[in-house]
Amino acid sequence: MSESAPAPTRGAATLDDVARAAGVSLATASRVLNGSTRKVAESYRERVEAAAEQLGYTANLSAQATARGTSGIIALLVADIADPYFGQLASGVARGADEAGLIVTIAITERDPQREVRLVRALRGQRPRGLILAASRPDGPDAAGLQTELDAFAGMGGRVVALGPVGGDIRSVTIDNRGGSRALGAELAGLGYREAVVIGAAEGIRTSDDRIAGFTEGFTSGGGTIREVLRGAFTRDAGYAAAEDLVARDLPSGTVVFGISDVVAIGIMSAIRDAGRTVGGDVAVAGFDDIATGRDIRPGLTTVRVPLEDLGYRALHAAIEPEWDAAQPTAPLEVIVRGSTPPVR
Amino acid sequence: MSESAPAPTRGAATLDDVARAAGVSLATASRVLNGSTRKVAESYRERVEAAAEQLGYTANLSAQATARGTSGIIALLVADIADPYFGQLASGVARGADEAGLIVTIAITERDPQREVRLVRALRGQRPRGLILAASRPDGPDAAGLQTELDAFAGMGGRVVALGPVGGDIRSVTIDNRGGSRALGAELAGLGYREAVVIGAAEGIRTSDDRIAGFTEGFTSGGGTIREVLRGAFTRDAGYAAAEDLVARDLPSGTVVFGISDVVAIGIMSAIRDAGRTVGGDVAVAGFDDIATGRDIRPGLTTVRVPLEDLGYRALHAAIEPEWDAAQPTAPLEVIVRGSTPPVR
DNA sequence: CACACTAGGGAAAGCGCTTACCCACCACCA
DNA sequence: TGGTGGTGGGTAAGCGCTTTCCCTAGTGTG
Repeated sequence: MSESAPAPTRGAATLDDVARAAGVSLATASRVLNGSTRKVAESYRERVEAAAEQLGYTANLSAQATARGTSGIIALLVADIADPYFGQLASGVARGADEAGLIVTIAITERDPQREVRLVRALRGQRPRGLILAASRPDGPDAAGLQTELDAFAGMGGRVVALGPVGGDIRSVTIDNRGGSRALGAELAGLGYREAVVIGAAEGIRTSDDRIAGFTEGFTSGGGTIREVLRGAFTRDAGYAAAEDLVARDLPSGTVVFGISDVVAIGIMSAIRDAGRTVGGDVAVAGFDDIATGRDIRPGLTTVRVPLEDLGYRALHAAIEPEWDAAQPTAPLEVIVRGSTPPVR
Repeated sequence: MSESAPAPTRGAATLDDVARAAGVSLATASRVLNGSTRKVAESYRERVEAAAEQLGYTANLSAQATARGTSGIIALLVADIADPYFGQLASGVARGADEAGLIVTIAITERDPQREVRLVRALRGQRPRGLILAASRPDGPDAAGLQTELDAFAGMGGRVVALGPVGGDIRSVTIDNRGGSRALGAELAGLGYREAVVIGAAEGIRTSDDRIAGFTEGFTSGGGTIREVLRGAFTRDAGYAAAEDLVARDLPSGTVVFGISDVVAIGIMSAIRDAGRTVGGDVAVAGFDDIATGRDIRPGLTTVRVPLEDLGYRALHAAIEPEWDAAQPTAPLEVIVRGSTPPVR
C-alpha cells in the first residue's frame, strides 16, 4: 500500500525526490512538472505527476530563478500601503500579477526619497522581472541617485514602470492630471464659485504641480480667482494642518478649497469642521482620485474619478509586456460633483 | 584611472565578477559581502568592497536562498489590500519586515477559501520564512484543505501565523474581540440604547461570531435587547445591502445598528442616509476596528479601537521570533464613542 | 533491407551563491 | 630550533533546478 499523507518527513520534497519516486530522471521530472518545449511520453508524465502529488511537491522558486536566470517577481514600491490611494493601486497590480502567474513583493518608501533609493537597490537583489514605482518622487536632489539605481535595474534586465511621466526610457502609466483638474476647475467655476484656495504638495512634485496648474487654468478661465496655493504633502494630516491654518487666518464663506488628492481633501474637511465651520454651503471642498471613502462621507466629496485599480493593472502589464505603446490611450477622467460643492445660489 | 560608472555592460554583476575584479577568491568575496563568522583581513575587505561598489554589485537573493536553504521572505495573505483594515495591517507587517531585513510578498485571497488554499500552495514555492494569514477564513468545508497546505508549509520549515485564534500548533496574534465588543455593547446600553440590530459576517467566521457574542452579552446585560442579527460579509457593500434591507423592512428610530467592522458600519451609514434617515439621533451606528476613515466621517463613528498597524507588526514578529509567548499580552482595546451614537435623551 | 530521420529519456554541465575543508604561514613557547 | 596552535585565504562540493547534448529506439522510404 502507498502512503496517503503527502507529508515529506523533513524539509520540502525536491524534484529529485519526485524523480526517484517516479523512477525517472531528473530531467524528465523537470520537463513534466515545470514546463518545457520537450514532449514527455504519457506514461512517464503520469508517473511523475502522481509522485509529485503524492509528495506534495512544489517547485522551489528560488532554485528555479537561479537556474533560469529570471524570476517571476514584480516589485511594487509605494509610499504608504495604508493609504487608500496606494491600496487600490496595489490591488490592481496584484490582480494583474496573479493572472500572469507572477508574485508581487511590496516595499514602503514612507515618502522618503533616500529610503526609496535604498529600497530600489535592495529590491534589485531579487532580480525582479519588473519594478513598479508608485511613490511620487520629487525631482529633487535624490533624483540622480534614483536614476542611477533604476539604470542599474534596467541594465540587469528588469523593466521599470513609473506612475506618472518620467524621463529616460522608462515606461510609464500616466493620467491626465492637468486635464482632469482643468475640467474640475471649470466645473466649479460653472457652479458659481469665484474664489478658490488650493492645497497642494511640495513644489516639484509633478502630480501636484500638474493638478494645480490644470485647476488654475480651468477655474480662472471660468471666471474664478485662485486666492492662494498652500503646500503640504499627499496626506490627510497635511491637508488638515494646511486647512487649519487657512481657517484660522481667513477663509471667507463661499470659497472652494481644492485638495490635491482626496486624502488631502478629507483632512481639509475635518479641519474645517473642527474649526466650527461647515463643509458645503459655507466652505466647499473638492479633491482628486475618487477613493472609495469619498462616497461614504457626508457631504460626498466632489472629485475627479481616477481608475486607480485599473491604473495598477495597466502598470503591471507595462512591466511585463514585451511591446509597449507609450502613446496608449490614457484612461478617461471624469469629474464627479457631490455635495461638498453645492451650486452657489 | 578607474571606471566611475557602476554599470556592468550586460546582466548583473555576479560575485564572481567582484572576486575577479578584486583579485581574491570567490569565498573571500562572499565572506566580505554577505556576512560570515569568518574574519577577513582589512586589506582584502577593502579591495572587495571597492570592487563591489564599482560594479554596482547586489547579491542575487534567489541564488543566496538556494545556497543557504532559507529565504528572507515573508508571505502575507490578505483578503483585499484595498480594504483599509488590511492596508493598515499590511503596513505594520511591512514595517517589521523592513526592520528585520526581510522582504514581504503579498497575495490576495479575494475572500475565496479555495483561492486561499491555492495561494498558500503557490506561496510555498518561495520557501518563505513565514506566512501571515490575515484573511478571515470560515471554518468551512475548505478548512481541511487549508490545514493540509499549512501543515506542508510548516513541515517545510516555515512558520505560519494567523490573525485570530486557530487550532493546531500555529502561532496566532489575537485581539479580544469578545471583550471589546462586550465593552462596546455595555457602553451603548449605558448611553441609553435599548434596541440593537447586529450586522455580522457569515456564521462560522470566528471574528464575527466573537464580536456578535460579546456585543450581545454587553448590551443585554446593560438592559438592552438584540432585535435581530443579519449576516453578510466584512465589506462595505455587504453592510450597505443589509442595512438597506433593514431600513426597508422596519428600523425604529432610536435603534443602534452594530456593524461587525468599521467598513461594514460605514456601508450601513450610507444605506441609512440613502434611505432618507439620519445617522445619530435617529439611527445610531457603531463599528469595530477604528480604521482611519472613522475619524473623518460625520458623525464620527463609534467603534472599538484595534491597533491594526501594531497587530501586523506583532504578527511579523510572531513569524520570525524563535520563541513565542502564546500568552502574550493582547493589545488593549478601547471603546471610542463618537457622534454616531449620541446619548439617548 | 539499409539508411536517414525523428522522438524522447538521461547524463551532466551549469546558474550564482555558501560553506565545509584543506593548507600555508606566522607567531609563540619550551 | 622544532613543535603547535591560531589566522585566514582558497578549493571545491554542494543547494535545487534547467537545459544542452548525447544516444538509443522506433519509423518511414526507396
